[in-house]
Amino acid sequence: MKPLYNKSDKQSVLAFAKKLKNKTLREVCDPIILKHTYSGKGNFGQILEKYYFQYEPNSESEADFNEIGLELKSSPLKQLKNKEFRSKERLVLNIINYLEVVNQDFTTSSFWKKNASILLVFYLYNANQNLLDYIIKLVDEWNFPENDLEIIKRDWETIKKKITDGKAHELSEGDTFYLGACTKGGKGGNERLQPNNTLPAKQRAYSFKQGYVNHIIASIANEAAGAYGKLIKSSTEVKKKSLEEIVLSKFKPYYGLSVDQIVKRLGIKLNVNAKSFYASLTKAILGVELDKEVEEFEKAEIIVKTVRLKENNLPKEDISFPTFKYKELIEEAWETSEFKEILEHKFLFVFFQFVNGQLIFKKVKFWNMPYKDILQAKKVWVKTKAIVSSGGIVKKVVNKIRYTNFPNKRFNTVSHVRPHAQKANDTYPLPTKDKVTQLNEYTKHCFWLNSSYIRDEIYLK
DNA sequence: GCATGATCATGC
DNA sequence: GCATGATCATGC
Repeated sequence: MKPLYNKSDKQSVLAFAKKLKNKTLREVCDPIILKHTYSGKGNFGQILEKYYFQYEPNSESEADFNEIGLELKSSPLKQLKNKEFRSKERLVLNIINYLEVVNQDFTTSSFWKKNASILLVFYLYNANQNLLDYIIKLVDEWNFPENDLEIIKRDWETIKKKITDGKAHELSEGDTFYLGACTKGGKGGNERLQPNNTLPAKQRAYSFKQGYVNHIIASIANEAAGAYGKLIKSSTEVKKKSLEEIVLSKFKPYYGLSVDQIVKRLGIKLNVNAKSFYASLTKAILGVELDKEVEEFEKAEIIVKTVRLKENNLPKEDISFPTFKYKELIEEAWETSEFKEILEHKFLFVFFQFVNGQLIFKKVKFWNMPYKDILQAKKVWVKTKAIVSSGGIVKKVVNKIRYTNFPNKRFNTVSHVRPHAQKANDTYPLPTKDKVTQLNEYTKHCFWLNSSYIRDEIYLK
């Protein structure tokens, strides 16, 4: 067979790869593959390697096109109503070898050896289509921008340190900013040995957070970068300081000031009563224009939460998350549940406190939920799922008020379940009719973080 | 003064 | 119309 491309010539590989644009696997591959049935995750990539690039899929520690140091990765896209592309999920890279990583440094790491340069193939996912018919939309080589690489290096060091400390089983995507350690493989819980601890740890792989992949996509698709404001202005800054330190240094000059004083000092006009006031204030302090998103926060999928504390340090309110759909909740497994996914994000808490009736800016804090507390939150989730599954939501009805069996604040120190709806009749359908009320739909509820937990484990720590 | 159920207000 | 952050109302 005639050679399709020269695998030791990067330009040749890239040119051949780019022929994939706006094509499907069915169109570009030998018809013999149509005789096979392919399903499940990962097969798109395997078919691409085997039948388009015509080499055997491997799990080598070297890059796929190792002569030119190029790793091939394919990943699904979704399309927004405005036609822009977004990543359907995180981009999963090579598996972390816990036993080996402790002896590596970044430049000799398996992560860097394999992924320093990536040939990305993004296809448009469609749940109703055979994967052979997904349309390939974006194809390009990806090399890390200098400033991103500094953050990724620090992320890698964070992951390595946790493994070195014998805490591989406690790894969380919330530990890091752009580069995550996501679980990979096996519903039965693929586990591996870890150094410095006899406990096995779930298998994990390096991955780019979905938010980071979105920026890769925007960059490849040449979408206007205007909607984002950069926090990091110079590469010398990010070489000296972590993203965390850079953010803290911007906020610190305002600690102890009242909201009015901050607004005055910033020289901006903000409507104190507007719903977006705190988000705007945060952006103004960070030096990002109000109509733009903070690029680094989007890439790291940082969830910003503003908390107003009472004089006794207790937050005025608990913290809510998006409502859950009862029918979806009961189909979920904890490991891949929406709630766990949220809790494994990196958070930025912005604390204000009422002092003599005035709102004073106290501090900001980066935080992600410790492993032991994730286990506590799991108990709340498990109980909630069981209650919904059994049709046992309502405990009793008194004066038309429905009291529920959902886990309350006494049940758990971390989290509880409460309504989060516009009205009691703002509902989601139930999978099982409620035994007490015979209702087949119920007021929207969500998981909340307890205010006392915010105080003790986030604000005071 | 808090826990819990209920709901408001804004913005997209 | 709904998601989200914010807040209220009642009872103990």
